[in-house]
Order: sequence, then C-alpha cells, then structure tokens
Amino acid sequence: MLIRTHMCGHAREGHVGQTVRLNGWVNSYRDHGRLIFIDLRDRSGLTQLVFDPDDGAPAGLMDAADKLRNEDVIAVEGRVRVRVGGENPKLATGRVEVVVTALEVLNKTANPPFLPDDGAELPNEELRLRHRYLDLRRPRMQQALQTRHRVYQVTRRYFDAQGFLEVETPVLYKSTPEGAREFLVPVRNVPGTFYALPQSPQLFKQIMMVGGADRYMQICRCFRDEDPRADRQPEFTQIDLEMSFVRREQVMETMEGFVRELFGQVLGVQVPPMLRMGYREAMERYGIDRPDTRYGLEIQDLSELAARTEFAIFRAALDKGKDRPRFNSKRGVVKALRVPGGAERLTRKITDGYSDLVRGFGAGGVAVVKVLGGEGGPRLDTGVAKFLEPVKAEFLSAVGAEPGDTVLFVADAYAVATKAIGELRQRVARDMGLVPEWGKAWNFLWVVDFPMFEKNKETGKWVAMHHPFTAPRDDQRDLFVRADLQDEVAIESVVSAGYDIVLNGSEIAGGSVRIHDPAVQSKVFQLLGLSAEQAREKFSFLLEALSFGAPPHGGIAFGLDRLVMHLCGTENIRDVIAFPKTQIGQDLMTRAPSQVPEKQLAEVHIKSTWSPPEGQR
RNA sequence: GGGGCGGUAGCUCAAUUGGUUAGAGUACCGGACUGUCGAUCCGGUGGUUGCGGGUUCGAGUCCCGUCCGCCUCGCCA
Repeated sequence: MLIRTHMCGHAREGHVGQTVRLNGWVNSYRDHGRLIFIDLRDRSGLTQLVFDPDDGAPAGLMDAADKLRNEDVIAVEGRVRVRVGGENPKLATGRVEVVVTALEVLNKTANPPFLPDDGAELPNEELRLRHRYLDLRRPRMQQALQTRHRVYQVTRRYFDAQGFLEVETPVLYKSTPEGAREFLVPVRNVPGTFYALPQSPQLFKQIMMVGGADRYMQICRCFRDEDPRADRQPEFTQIDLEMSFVRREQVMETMEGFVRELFGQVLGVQVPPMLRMGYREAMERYGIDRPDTRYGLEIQDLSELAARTEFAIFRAALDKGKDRPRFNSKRGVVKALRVPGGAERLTRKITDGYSDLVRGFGAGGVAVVKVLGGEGGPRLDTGVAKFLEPVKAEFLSAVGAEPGDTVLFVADAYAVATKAIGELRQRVARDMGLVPEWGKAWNFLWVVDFPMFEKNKETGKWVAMHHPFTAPRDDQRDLFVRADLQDEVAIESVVSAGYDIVLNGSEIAGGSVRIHDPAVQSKVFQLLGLSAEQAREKFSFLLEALSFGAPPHGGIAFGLDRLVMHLCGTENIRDVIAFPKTQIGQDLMTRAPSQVPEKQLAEVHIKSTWSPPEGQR
C-alpha cells in the first residue's frame, strides 16, 4: 500500500515539486476523457488529483482512474504542482494539485445511498442515521466531532490545573427511583435483583468528597429513560464536578473560569463576567428559570391595573388564591407582554395561534390590545381595548406602550400565567425576528436562589426542585430546620444554594452546595415523604457517609452535548453525538435495542410479558 | 400517553377535482470529450407510492388501522 506522506487538506504551494502519497476517499470525479480530475478527501480536507497521459500517466493508469467513483478509497503517489487550470478559491488547497503517477484502489465502494456532501440537500435523518458512517464523513460532522474533542481536552486541562482529580464511578448502579425513569439491568448472580444505570453520579461524587478527594471531575455518561427532545437524548454526557471546603461563591468562580477558558479556546469568544439573576427575578421578567436575555421583550405584572377593569377573565383569574402572598404559585395574576411594532406584524391569525400555545400550558388564552397612533394621541384597538379604555392613560404609561405596539395578556394563577407568558415571549421573539443568529450573542447568566421545593401537580407531594441533596442557602438553614412541614407557604419560600448557568436561554449547567449535615438531610427526606426507614434503605450509604466527617462541599454538572451544540451552532443534539438514538431510543444503524433469546433471559432470571398485538406478525 | 408535520425511483422532490402508461433533477450503467472544480453533451436502466384493510368503474390522492422519522406537551429529582 502507498502509505500517505501528507493529509489531503494540507497541500500548499510550499509542497510544489515534492513527490507525495495521499490516502482518502474520492469526493468527486470529473472525467474529460484524456484528462481526469479527482478531488480526494480525508478528515483534513480536499486535494485535487490530475490524471494526465501527457504528464506521466500511462494508459493503464488512465483506465484505472476512469473507473473511479465517488467514495472509492484510494492511495496515490504523485508530484505537487501549481494548478495549471487556475486556482480554486473554494479550497484551502486550491492553488496546487497532485499529478498522479501511481494509483492503488484500496476499496471500491458499493453505490452509496447518499454522498457526504454539505452543499447538497441532506437526505432524511432516518437514512443518515442508518448509514451513520457516511454521514460522519460530511465536513460539518467532522467539525462537530473535532469541536467535541476540543471540549474534552480543554476540560481535562483546565480542571487538572485547578487541582481536580478525574475519577470513574460505576455505571452499574443502584436503583433510586425518585426523579427520572431509569434503565434497568437484570442480574445473573443474584436472582431477582437489578442494577440501574445512573441518571448522574451525584451520590458517588459527594462520597468522593467524604473520601477526601477534595476536587473531583469526570466526563461521564448518564442515562434517563425519558422521551427525548431536539436537545435531549436518553444517554448523554455530563462534565461532572464536585469541590470540598467551599461555599457557593468558590464553585461559581471556578466554573465561570472554566466557561471562559472553554469559549476562549474553542471559539475565541471572550466571555465577560457573568451576570447573576435570582430565580424570582427571572420568573418575573422572563417567565422562565433560564431566561434568554439576547432580546428585551420583558414581562410585566399588570395585576393591580387589571383588577380595576371590568374584564371578567381578568377578574376571575385575580380571584384565584387571593389569600396567598405575592409570588405564591396559586395566587392569581395578570401578566403582560408589550410587543414593539406588533400591531402590524402580529395578525389575528398569529395571535389566535398564541392562544393555542398558552392553552397548551394550561392558561385560558391570550388577550390582545393594539396601540394605534392618531390625532388625539394613542388609542386602543381590538380585543380587550374597551375594557382598558377607562384606565388607558395609566395602562399606556405602565407598560410603556407606543403607537404601533401590541400588548398581550395572560391571566391565571401565578405558576400557570408565568410559565405561559414566558413561553409566549420566546415564541413572539422568534416571530418578530428578535433572536440573533448564531455567533452574534453569547449571553451567559447565573441563575441562583431557586426554591428548594415545589409541589408535584399530579401527586400533590413536595419534590426537590434540583435534587434532595441540595442544601438550603446558608442564611436559610435555620429557617428550614425550624419550618413546620405542614406550612405550604413557608416550605415553598425556602431558597436553596443551587445555581444554573444559562446561555442564550438554554441551561448548560446546574449544581448546588450540598447538604453535609445529616440533620438537614433527614428533614429533606422527611419532607419528600421518605420515612426514616425508606431513606435508610435507599440512601443509608449517603447518610452514613455524611455522619463520618463530611466536608462542606458543592458542585455542578455541565451538559456536554449542549455545550458542543452551542459551540457548533446546531439546534440538534444528534449532530454532536457520533451515534445518537431516535425518538423511541433506537439506534438505526445497529438496530438496538433488539430481542434476545429466551435462554439469555433465563440466565438473568427474566421472563418477558410482551407479545405482539393481535393482527400483527 | 397526547398534539402537529412527513414517508412517491438509490437520493431530493413533483404529480390539477379521485382519471390515460406516476414525472424531473441527481446518483448509477454505456458512449463522447485535454483544464475541470456541482465539468459538459448524448443515450439507457431504475417504482410493492412505508405496511394492512376499506370506499369507488377507477386511489399516490378519500376513509380506518398500523409502523417509522422529526417537532412538541406531559415527563426529564
């Protein structure tokens, strides 16, 4: 075999006159009969090969070159020269070409179902996933793989320099059925028992702190058996971190440094000091705990004003949870969104769509009013205009509305109205073209001061907003320890020592200072409805560990896949995972998951209850 | 589990109100061609319209079911 001397993408004028050997795939061929051009591709790029009988190519070589097709794998030897036919500015190697004197066909290809060409329209994703090896040859996929590789390297280097220890934790783990649904692994040696795959190595990393590791780092696979989304897969990768002898500040500083290093190294982007925003402020201004601050369009609370209108829907909403304090999830509110220039762009059809959108989040609909210009100053038009007319001046100044604006309202209990209008805000931003394109804005944000607990809507039980090992914020500890577990309002108001990093409206990391005090941990379990026995049964190892001298500790986990998505400018997580899964968790290339023989099931003491539905094979 | 969009040649798509033999580009095969770079020109092969059922004189098109892909709600401590 003609072993290569260079990579295809590296040929430059400096190589002119040299004899080189290249290996790669035929990216395209242009056959002029007595003259043949081949673009040869490897991971590094393309080089043009020329087969010319007047320039060292005997008839046998021309015949062989004549048979080359896209995606054949070849090795060539030849001489580098300045291009005779003029430069191709589209290629990095476009000033030179290789005049081939020897060709070895290493592997003919079957006719590929599609060509790995970024310029062409991509085939449907099903086909790309089935023939992933072809899709991965596309330059864009190669770039994504390289970016991901860079992330691994920068991560290890940064945290190594910061004194973190890379530790592997078990993938065969214990089932702890709170939180996400788990993947189970039946066990051969202990009949009737199962491992679970970890949703995250949370408890191991805490125990590493008790074990004196001081600072822990792992790039680890996590598993959650939940339905995927564009930015979510059932198996995904976290950069998992934990630090001892710290409070919130030290963790945040270290992690901010990492983000700065990462974006600097990979994209050359300077990350300014990150803004911090409390959870409540985020919910008030943006209606979501991961605000996209690349555009304004802030939400306003018009409850007081709305209470003075005769609009029945507002009144009904404001009657909800009247006795509850402000910001309580069940207290009725009226939220408004001023859309500059919306009067013209947001047609009736579009605003009707907004009502459908918010109904999906449990709200009744969107009330609309347009602000129009006129001789006698601004006037209100359409929708709820007549109800607002009596408080018009106050309304206009409260929301800062100007002629040409549309104001959208959502009225409901605080939790419902806030979520609905937060989602609406993002939709409106897209519709109004307010979202900057990729690379134009990098809005990093710490979101802090989350509530410790929230009520599960279905079961009515308290659940930990982050996870049950998150500590209360330092100034909240005594309040929490003394709080009456029956006092809903008090429990809902306890603030945690958690923190998330949000980038352009997407959560890229989340963490917290942990509970290192067994008394606090027990109270959390109690509140979550875990009896002392249950807690001991599930987490005895943790409670025990905490009782043997646990240092104060805290950490965070970055969603590595999402980080790479941001760094690559894609909205599809499958673009940054070499072998991703579909919406029902299949790998279309290997056809996993698959059935297994009865014998194999018997070995692990499993019997399947599944059988094909009636009428199917 | 719910909602939406999609599935027609290897691939990307088209096909009028349900109406003749389901077309085009590309890939592939054959031929021509000495400077292309999405080469060009000529010719050709290629179809279970995802699958199953139904309505109809007639179904790619309408109806029912089902599978698969994508987006999304729920879910994701």
